[in-house]
Amino acid sequence: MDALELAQRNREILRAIINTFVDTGEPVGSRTLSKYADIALSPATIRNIMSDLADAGFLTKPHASSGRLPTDLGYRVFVDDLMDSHTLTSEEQESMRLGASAQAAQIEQVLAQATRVLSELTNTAGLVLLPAGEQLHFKHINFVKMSEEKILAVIVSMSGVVQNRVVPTETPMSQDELNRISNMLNEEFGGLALREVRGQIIQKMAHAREDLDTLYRQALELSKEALSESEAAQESIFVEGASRVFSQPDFATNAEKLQTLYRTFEEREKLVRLLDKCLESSDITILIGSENDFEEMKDCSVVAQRYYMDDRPLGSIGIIGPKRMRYDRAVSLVEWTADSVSKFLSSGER
Amino acid sequence: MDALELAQRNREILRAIINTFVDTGEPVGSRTLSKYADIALSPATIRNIMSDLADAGFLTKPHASSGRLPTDLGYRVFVDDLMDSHTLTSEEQESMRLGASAQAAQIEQVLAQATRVLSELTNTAGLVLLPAGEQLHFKHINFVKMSEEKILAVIVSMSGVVQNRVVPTETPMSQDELNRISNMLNEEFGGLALREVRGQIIQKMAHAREDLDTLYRQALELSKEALSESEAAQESIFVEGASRVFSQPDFATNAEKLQTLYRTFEEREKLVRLLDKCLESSDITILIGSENDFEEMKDCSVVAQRYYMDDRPLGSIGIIGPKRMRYDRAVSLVEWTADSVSKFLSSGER
DNA sequence: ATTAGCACTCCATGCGCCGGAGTGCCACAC
DNA sequence: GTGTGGCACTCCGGCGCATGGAGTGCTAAT
Repeated sequence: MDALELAQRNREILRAIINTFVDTGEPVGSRTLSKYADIALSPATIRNIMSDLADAGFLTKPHASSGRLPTDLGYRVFVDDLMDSHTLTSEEQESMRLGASAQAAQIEQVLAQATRVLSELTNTAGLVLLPAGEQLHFKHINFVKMSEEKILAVIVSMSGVVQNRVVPTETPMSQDELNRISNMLNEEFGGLALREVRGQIIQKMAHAREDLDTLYRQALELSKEALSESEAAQESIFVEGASRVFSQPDFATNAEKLQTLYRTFEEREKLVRLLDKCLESSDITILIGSENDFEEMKDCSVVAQRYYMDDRPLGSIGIIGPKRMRYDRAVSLVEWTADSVSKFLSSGER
Repeated sequence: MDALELAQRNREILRAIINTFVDTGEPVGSRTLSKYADIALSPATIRNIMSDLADAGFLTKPHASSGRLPTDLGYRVFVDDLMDSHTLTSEEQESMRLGASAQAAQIEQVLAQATRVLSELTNTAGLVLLPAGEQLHFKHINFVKMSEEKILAVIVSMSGVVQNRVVPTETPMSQDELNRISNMLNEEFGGLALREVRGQIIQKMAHAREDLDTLYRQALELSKEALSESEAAQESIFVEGASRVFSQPDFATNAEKLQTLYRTFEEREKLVRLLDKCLESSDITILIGSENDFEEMKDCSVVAQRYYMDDRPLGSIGIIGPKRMRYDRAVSLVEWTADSVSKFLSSGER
């Protein structure tokens, strides 16, 4: 007979504890809680329940004679079962309207703006994982001659992501030839996933004999270089408003912790991995404390959701903040944002 | 009879104080200093001199009975007159060799790498101001059709900076027409400063009558949009290793200060203005403490230097760290880096 | 099963004390 | 008069200690 299964009342208490703790940031004691409106129990009773909840692993206390606060597990049942769903206020909705203005023409700018607003409204750091690698589908490639030995490849994906890459070459080509090459490639590969394009190119090059058109061979060579995977994953994340996390009182006391946390934020790679994980599920992902795999972020939680373009998941967008956060609000805001972004990307507006 | 003018000895003392303070981070007392190798004076004498230097405004003490530490003015005379010039060790030189590898093909990557190394070696934050606006000279423009209403403009400058911008258009054009347009523009404007190009376009559009070729008119229209100034200044700075500044013991104690400082680093705009200032002088620029105009950074110093391409200044590169830093080393490293970058950009390698 | 009461624990705060590091000044020596 | 030794004084920071508040756990009573 599980403490939770059985007693609806215990669940109420746990919820109340978490709510007040999220509010105040102080460990909450039995007396404090008995004064809490909805609870008509004496401190002593509450103490007993608290003790049970602690035994079950949902609560701890920082030291022997202090109030209780939720463990990661406690937060987990809270978000899974106990949380009321937050409905966005009209102001919140208003400030999240995506500016469909001219400068939002590029997908990066749409995402950056969405993240910024998300960060402001939740007072946490906003994150967005840009479409990359797997998610990208070939639309155009274009070559610009920079010098005799260097060619700039501009790769445009269906989703509107633009990548630049400089490719060295031995055989000088005129801009005209380059244009012909890009026409060739665009016709041949339009709409395929970048990975497939890469695969096909390699195949074709293997089969290629002397009898092939030199220009065509050069096209393959050039595009192979341009599409090389190596740097594809680089810098594919935006972080906005990280300072908000650091100014949370939860970290304000501890300069040490603050520093390691800051260092983690600077290493974008970990954040990428975090958001990558959120890409796996179509549901909103909530990682509480040590549920993420990084020791340095065990006091942080992540709330993230995929965004789509025409039903194809492109990347994920979310927030990272202290474990003690308004999960209900965070969830609604992230969901709403991901939804807006998806709609924006999928609509003809783009 | 100025305290400094007259007494060579006083200068020695000031230098010694600053050197030891930079080393230890502790306010330095007379006794400590008398044990310092080069100084054959009794603590009492040193005290007198210290007192003079304090009166002259070069030293302060955090409280009445503590050792002295340099004021901003103290640091200023130090860097101007007292500092030995640091010669780079061969290891330092080695690690600063710019990788002329393939991935350094784009100017951004060269600069990013240089900044990263600079940050590592000085244990401060590395900054680089990318060429923008005024500094850029037109080389190519290229248009890629993204949809019926959207055209991607790719602007390549002489220095190798590539800018993407999406331009909306009412009159649909084929990729072929776009290619013709870019050829036209490239011939007409190659080598001019972007600002001049903008100017000329506006002029030509004003003079343009019906008698002009429609394609040509469209070309002007399109390029005017693509070159519009509005967003030119955005995101034109890289910051690398900011966490190093925060982990300096100078800030470790004070979580409050750390946060405001962190927030300042997130507002890139202030950093841009800082580096912009360094662009004005051809000499290396050193801003000590409140010599920069930002209250939040009064405990930081900036060391920065312009970099060039073919004798034309493009941007600046430097570091920002705690006021208590090894200025000699910082200066040599920044100078060396700026120099390497300039050489790299100016050489045929690019 | 719930509650009141009580003893106990632990933390945070404030206070007084002391030792160390350093100054400022004075008097003395060269 | 320039440099030095000596001395009193100041200030900071750490330590020990007492105190009060918040909260628990247990027991006994309802």
